[in-house]
Amino acid sequence: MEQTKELDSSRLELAASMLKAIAHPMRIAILKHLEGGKKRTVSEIHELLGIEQSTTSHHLGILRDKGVLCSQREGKNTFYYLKFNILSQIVDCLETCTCD
Amino acid sequence: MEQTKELDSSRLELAASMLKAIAHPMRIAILKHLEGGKKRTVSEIHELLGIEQSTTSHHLGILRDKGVLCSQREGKNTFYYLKFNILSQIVDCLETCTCD
DNA sequence: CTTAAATATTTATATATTTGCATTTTTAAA
DNA sequence: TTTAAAAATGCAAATATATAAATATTTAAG
Repeated sequence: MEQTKELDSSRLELAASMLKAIAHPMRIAILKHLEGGKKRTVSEIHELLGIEQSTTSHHLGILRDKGVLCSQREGKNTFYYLKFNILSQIVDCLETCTCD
Repeated sequence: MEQTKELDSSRLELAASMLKAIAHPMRIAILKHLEGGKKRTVSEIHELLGIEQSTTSHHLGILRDKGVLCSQREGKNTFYYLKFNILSQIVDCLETCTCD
């Protein structure tokens, strides 16, 4: 019995929760800064986006909890990065679909 | 001044609202049934998914209002279909990322 | 052991979403 | 013009989400 390629009920739930995590302007912007396997700290993203530190941490936490990002602590810093590089496709697709 | 390929603030809002529309188990399932340019009526989707007619219409309305689907009425039926076929990429990507 | 930088968590309020049921509207056919 | 099928809308209760401010935790350096 191999892994199905279809989206059954529980996989639909998981897929929706991942997508819901991404579906926020700030969090899409975060993903933009993590394309190509880049790893960034909370502070870097906090400065790049110009939003509160706690808000930044909160958004990153959501993305990690829902399986979109991974994190790895190094000293005082925590680096975040895409769990699946293929997720950039979603941002790319949105760029195409919001051209007009 | 040509159309930028980047996601500025208002395009981020638009992208997020499209993605939020998709980010629901039932609505992902709906998109699955519209891949490849297929057109389906409210009733067909209502039967395929086994959910209430009004709930089906509601979900389809959200997807249309947010620019994910288009609709076209033909007699008593309203056919819904993907506004951009490329949107299937998002569903495909989710299938890949929820394999494990 | 103290301090300060970097993250993370808690809390509270405001806002938004989901769902089914009932109702209404639209359209074709009798 | 009455009827029935198909679709859309209004409503209300339960649930979920966003945000910022305040607080807490973790870690390296002094």
